[in-house]
Amino acid sequence: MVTMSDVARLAGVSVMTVSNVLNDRPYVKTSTRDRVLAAVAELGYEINLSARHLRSGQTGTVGLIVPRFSHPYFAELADALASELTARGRHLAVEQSEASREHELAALSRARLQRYDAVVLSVAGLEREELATLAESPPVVLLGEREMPARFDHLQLANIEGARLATTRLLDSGARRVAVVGGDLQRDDATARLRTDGWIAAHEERGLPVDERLVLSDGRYSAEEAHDAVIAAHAAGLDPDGYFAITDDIATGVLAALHRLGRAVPEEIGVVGYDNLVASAWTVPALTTIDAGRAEVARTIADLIERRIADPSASPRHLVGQVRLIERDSVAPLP
Amino acid sequence: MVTMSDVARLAGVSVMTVSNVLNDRPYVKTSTRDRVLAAVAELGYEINLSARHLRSGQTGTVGLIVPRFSHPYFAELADALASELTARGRHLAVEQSEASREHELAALSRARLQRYDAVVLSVAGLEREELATLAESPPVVLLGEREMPARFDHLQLANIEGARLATTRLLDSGARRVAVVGGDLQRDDATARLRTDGWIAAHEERGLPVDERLVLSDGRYSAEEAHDAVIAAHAAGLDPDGYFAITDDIATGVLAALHRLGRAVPEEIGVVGYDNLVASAWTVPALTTIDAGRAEVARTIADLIERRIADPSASPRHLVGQVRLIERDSVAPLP
DNA sequence: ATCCCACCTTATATCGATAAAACTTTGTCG
DNA sequence: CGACAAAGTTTTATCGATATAAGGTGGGAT
Repeated sequence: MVTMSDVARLAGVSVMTVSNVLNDRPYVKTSTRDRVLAAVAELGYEINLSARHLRSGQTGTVGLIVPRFSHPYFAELADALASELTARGRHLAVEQSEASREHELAALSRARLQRYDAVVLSVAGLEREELATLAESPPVVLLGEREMPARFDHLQLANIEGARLATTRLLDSGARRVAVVGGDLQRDDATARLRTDGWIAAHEERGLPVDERLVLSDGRYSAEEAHDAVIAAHAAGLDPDGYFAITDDIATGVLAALHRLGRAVPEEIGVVGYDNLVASAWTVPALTTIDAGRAEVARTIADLIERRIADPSASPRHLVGQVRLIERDSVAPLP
Repeated sequence: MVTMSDVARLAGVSVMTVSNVLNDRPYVKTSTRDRVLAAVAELGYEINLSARHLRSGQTGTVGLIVPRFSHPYFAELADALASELTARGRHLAVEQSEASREHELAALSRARLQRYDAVVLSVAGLEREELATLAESPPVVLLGEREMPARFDHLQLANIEGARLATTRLLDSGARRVAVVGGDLQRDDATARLRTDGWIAAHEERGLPVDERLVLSDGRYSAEEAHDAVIAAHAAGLDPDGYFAITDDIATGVLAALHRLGRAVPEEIGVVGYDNLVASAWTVPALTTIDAGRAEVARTIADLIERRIADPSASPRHLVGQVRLIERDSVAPLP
């Protein structure tokens, strides 16, 4: 491996001068600089980041920890965040936690954190108390629904509001038995629970009764399970006339099931999703859904990171993202 | 920050003994080990990976460089590879190259490579000649369609064969004007070109003529562009009666367009995709597609990595993945 | 001529760990 | 009981870079 001292020898200077050149520090004569750069080019030298990091404490990369790489919501978020960070001269590496406490803890151990200048954690498995005990040596930005310890920067999405919007849209187009697929009435702080709360709120706002049997596919999340739950609901005579799917992913399972049952969307039954994935513009029919402003979320996260790297003692911010309804073709027009 | 020497002091041993305990090396008395572990626990010590890496050259993590996080094919591949590596005691970090030469080169620079024990590169932008000049300090496994320098381990997918399978299925169900969406007749070594070659091969095998006007959406890849190309093809009177979409992603755009045109799938027009994404089971109708055995691909990559880490001088392997047709509902049954 | 200062360069110590070898203790066996 | 191997522990040197402070220039002011 070519090291700085090889470069220094070839250029006839000290390693420190090489370091000064490569880090654009002042007080290096132009002729010296040129000689060093020539030596760098000739030897094909590239810096050893571990050594630099050991000494300087800067890695230049930000870590993002998501439950699953293959969940399109997180994939699209990662994509957006990578663009934002690149624009700011940083770089993103993504890791997967498999939504488990253990993996999240492992990823957040100081050891792993050291690879990164900052870490963005999409909280899925960890409890608040466990988060509270974490070291915060590198800045950590949390992303998630739950209550989080106040000392972290935290970006929360407006889950209840989004779910309320989605459900209201279905009710206003005439649906009276709106199921919530992927809903959950048990857990306290999960995304599923909050979106279910929004579903309830919409009913209350319109003065309509809530039928808890319409909470389908408790606490589970895949398109497949959603598909099966819809088939089962119709078989059981529950006869929903509208579906609020708590994610777009789940909505694809719902659409597939309704297609299989021969129920026309949106004429007979309306469907609204949540996330506004890129793919949701190309479902059949195109999915009406809730958008949480991915690009803006990414920008906000990047800003939080910059701010905290610049001033580690800045007081933590707790932000809430905006949501809006994207109208497409899976719900009948308003009367 | 707590360092090894803090632990050593508290446990009343040398740092080397602490290192020995933490790395499970033999010849440490049980009582000593316990004392060290107690000190570790008491101080909340965690190892500094940069220091370890600087000295030992092992990071424990493998890097995967993909064109885009949000492309579901790569997301699912990352997911599968992460599982394989976890099972082998390693850990995966994913980076995005945006399919550009520059980003791929940057990601592959020795500096970045040093973060990883091995790197898996899904080649999109780099040319063969550029690859040839790369340092290979950490093992690099290439993933892609093109010809690759022989010195790298390389996993190639059977693109031509898969495309032939897909097209043949459409022809055998009676289609005579099968369009290839996302096809490409120009570039030499792109995925799109190889899959188009397979489309041609299927026609030749069945003794049917090829109409080059049925190559739609040249060299572009999004569902949106595919959607527009299908609409345009019908407007232009090209009247395809079958569609081979070179990715499942593109197939969703095709299905959406046909739905909008009011053409029944599969009764009037058949559609076959490529990739067998998880989501493709839930399109309307469910997509018939080509499976490239993601789990097996991931296992093969992981094996290549292990093998090369164990023996850096092992002779490089060039493997070709297997493909098979997954029958679902987007093509009419065979007559 | 002397001093000062800005500009440029280098010597030294250090970041936190591990490899290799040296050293000490314990155990076994004739 | 002494020799010698095995087990257990420590010493020393080092990975490749950067922070800090000290060491040289050369030119202008006094």
